[in-house]
Amino acid sequence: MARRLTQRGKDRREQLMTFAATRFAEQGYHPTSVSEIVAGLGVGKGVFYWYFDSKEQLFLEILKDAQQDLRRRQQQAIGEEADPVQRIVLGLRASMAWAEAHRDHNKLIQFAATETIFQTALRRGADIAAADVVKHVKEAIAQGRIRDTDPELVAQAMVGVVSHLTRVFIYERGEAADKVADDAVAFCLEGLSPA
Amino acid sequence: MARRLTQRGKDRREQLMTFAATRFAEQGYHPTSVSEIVAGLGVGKGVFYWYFDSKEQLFLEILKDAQQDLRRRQQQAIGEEADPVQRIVLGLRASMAWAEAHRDHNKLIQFAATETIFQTALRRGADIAAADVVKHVKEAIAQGRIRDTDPELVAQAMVGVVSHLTRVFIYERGEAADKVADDAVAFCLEGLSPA
DNA sequence: AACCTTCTTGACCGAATGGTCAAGTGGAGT
DNA sequence: ACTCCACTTGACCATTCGGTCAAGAAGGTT
Repeated sequence: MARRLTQRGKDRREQLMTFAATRFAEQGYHPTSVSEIVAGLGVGKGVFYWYFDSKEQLFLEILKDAQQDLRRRQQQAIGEEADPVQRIVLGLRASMAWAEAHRDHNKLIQFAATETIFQTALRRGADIAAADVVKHVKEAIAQGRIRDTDPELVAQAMVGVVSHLTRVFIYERGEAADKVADDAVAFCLEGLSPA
Repeated sequence: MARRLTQRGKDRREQLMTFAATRFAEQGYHPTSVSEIVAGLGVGKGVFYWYFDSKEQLFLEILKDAQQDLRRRQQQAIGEEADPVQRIVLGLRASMAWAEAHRDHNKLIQFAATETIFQTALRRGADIAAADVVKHVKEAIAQGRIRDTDPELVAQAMVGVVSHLTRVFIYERGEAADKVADDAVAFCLEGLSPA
């Protein structure tokens, strides 16, 4: 594809991606048809295929944008923080804040994890994100700030905590991301161990 | 539906559910057609609709069985154990062992969490499972064995740890459930805190 | 044997689906 | 005013989907 786009074109493209993302998040990827997307925007079907090769490519595009945006947000939250443990905490809080603000995109990421076609694309982004955390964990271990265990494992464990708590407490029960993030941080730092 | 089934009928039904479960797990619910399921078993389409009202009902049936089986396995692993913390640990290990042995069913549970249509059905089972853990957590807190925090939250956090580590380390990287379970238990009990 | 119920067949249905394309429209540059 | 090309249209296509149903086969009971 890779067309030359005018401003008008860029706007249309973004409009399609935004609208499709909400539909995908609401009713799922497969149940959302291309006809439905273009109808929702009041345009002809050809518009869709002018900007995207296929429905699948559109989804991948949205997914990539979402992952990039999340990572940007995390890095910018961490900023110049020197303490590795604090960097972990900041990244974790940023993830939850992002998930609260971008439900649609976050749901698509969760969905992509269950669909074979999208798993490889998803993993590219997920691996990058995990690598960031692993780096901080290693540094914290080297400084004796945290327990000496497999960095990869605790990094993934934290991802599991964040994503599941987000789903249950923020999405299903409508709790505030800040509050849930506090609890998630406490759990990751101390687990169940008594004070 | 609720037909009277002979042994032959019960076998056929089970055959359909088993085969459909592997297909659903492999390629997803929507991309798997009823025609494909019956073709895979070498039978006519009418056979499917003799045993099930719809594709959706079949999925819900498989889902319900999977959740029941998992719970049974957990309870039987816990047995008569008196120590609440130990009960949590045993349940957690049982979840991972089950997930390793029943990849297909576990994937369907993960998929169901992303599809609006199946979320309510899934939650019925998930709430029951969570309630079990919450009970143990409350008891452990009362005994001063673990930190005094929201029992619901730590229960869900542990679910998040288990399900994500299962996906990444057992499914994607083929590690042994025992080993991963050891690490998951350690993380849940102590978090990142130094020994 | 006849008979009843469980089970099986596969052609068929209407309603989608993702994707194409010849024919246009309209705004910017000259 | 004319040209150019980014954009838009919507009828159309092959294919597939979930689901139905009249017709019969298979097996047990009497």
